Amino acid sequence: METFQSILAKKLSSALANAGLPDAGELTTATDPRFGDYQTNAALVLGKQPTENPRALAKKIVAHLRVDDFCETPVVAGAGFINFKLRPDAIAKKTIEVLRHAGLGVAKAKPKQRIVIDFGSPNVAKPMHVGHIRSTVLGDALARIAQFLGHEVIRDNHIGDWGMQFGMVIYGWKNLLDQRALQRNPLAEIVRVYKETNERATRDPQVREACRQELVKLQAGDKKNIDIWNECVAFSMQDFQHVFEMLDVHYDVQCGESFYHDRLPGVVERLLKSGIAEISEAAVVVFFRDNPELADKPCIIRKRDGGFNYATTDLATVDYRVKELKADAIWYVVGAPQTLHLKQIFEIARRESYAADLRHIAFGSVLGEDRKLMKTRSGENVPLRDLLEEACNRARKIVDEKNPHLGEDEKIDIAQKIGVGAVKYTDLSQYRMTDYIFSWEKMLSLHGNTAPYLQNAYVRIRSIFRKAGEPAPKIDKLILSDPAETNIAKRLCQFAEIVPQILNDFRPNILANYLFELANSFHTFYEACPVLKSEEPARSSRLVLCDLTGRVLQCGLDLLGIKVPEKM
RNA sequence: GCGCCCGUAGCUCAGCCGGAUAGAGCAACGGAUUUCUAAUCCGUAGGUCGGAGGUUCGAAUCCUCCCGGGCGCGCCA
Repeated sequence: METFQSILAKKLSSALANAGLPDAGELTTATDPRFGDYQTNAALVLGKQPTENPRALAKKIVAHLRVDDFCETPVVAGAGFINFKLRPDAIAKKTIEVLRHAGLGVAKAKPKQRIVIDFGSPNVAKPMHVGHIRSTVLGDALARIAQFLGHEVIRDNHIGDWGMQFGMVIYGWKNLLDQRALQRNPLAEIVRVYKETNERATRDPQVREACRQELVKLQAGDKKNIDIWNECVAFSMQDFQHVFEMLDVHYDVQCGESFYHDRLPGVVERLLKSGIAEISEAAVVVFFRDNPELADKPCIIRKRDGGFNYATTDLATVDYRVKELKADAIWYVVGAPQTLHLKQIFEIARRESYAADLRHIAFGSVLGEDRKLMKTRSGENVPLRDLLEEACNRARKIVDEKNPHLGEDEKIDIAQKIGVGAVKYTDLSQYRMTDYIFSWEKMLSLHGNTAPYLQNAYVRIRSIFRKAGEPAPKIDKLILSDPAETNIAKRLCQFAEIVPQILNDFRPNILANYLFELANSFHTFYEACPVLKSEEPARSSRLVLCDLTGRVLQCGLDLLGIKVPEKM
């Protein structure tokens, strides 16, 4: 489906061509409602090489614009902007078009890509904690959005189930394990054992050496160590699964670090053979001498002791995803501190001539009220499970307060949707690179740009239809008599303009902002325009507006991985 | 030392591939409720966009330098 913006952009291009001018400038939404609905700076851009002044150019362009079937006559304003104002009948017509379009007006992306998204990726023998929240929530939202736009998405949970830490885990398992504690809470006991071993190892070189030996045995396929490793992975997966269920996050494949274990020697061999890697100080290293940014930052792919590290695994991962999974693009939803590491990986991949589009989707940290990395009072990472449970408990208290007569099952369901939604929305409504301060009070607030506010708009809509006792009527024509109606109809048409933009720079926050504005417009409409009490044909028209608003809210929130309750 | 990210209202944040008088929310203040869920709406007030230069018709946005905060920089992941 064409949006107003895409139609106007085409009309502008042909007007420029007909006026004998090169294609230039942008067609954007108006910066201020006073200027209308859309604007272009084409004349200003063309006026840079001043043979004519921008205002005169703008007039010339306007003379060639044929937009009177859906716009008022374009106006030249300011230094040479051309402003467009939509005609109400065109808005009404377009809204009906959106209503009948399966994707709510959103066009499929071209070309369609197969995209592997690497996100979440918790480590075995460690519970998921706040540090995983951004990657998981952001990655899942981007996966949903890409899929909605028609891409083929493979969600890959690249779990950390191999590597150095297992030497310690196995040493601890063999020497420090409390069987009863293991039965009570397996993961907690594994974590305890790991931590204690880690402490001992830092003090005592003999313990460190013993851990290294355990690791060597594991990597050599020692039966006993493999069994222990398998058990640890299984226990950890239980914890991950629980958290993923709570978050409603589901993966298509789970190829963790261990999956690539036996491919690592091949990676090193290949890179040595091609001359991309070389031996330096007994390690195998890739240098980037011709790249100023990386010139003094070499990348080790095989350690002096013959062991491999995470760079090696990541290179094997690229190879697998491109060759076996046939990925056109790989998105790494990984925190900002790993920027350098991924730059190195991408650069090596480029030298190996992988064609896939590799993107690092970086993000900032979650901070506590003290502006430092969020920790528990005792200085530990906050387990994600606890955090989500607290979100639901807090939401539950508010539900009890506001709507005590609801049934128990219903309350549990609502509290889940509000609590988890609040946590996700906080993350997604902010620009990903910004560090944000975690605040229960703000995220669960009933006011302002929060998930509950958006959910409430949806609930109000559902309530209208419950009361009406009928679905939205089928009509061919909307009546937009009140400014609040026109406003919301325009917003509904914008959904299709917003969604594709998200992937330009991986910013779901622009969708969150849009949904907030939509909910805001709806609340204004709701106050100004009675629906059920109004006379026909306004009543049917308003019901349709409500219905479409509800569907856009639901769809938009679903793209963010947030659910909507029917009541709250 | 080198590199990356961030600095916008009292607070939390948008806006950043250059565009018109820099926007929201919270908190503050003033209004609206015989209701379709007030978990709401309407309004007022609040700014040297960290600082200084530069490019441009035009800079929060691009470039340089400085200040402040965070994070990384061969054998952890």
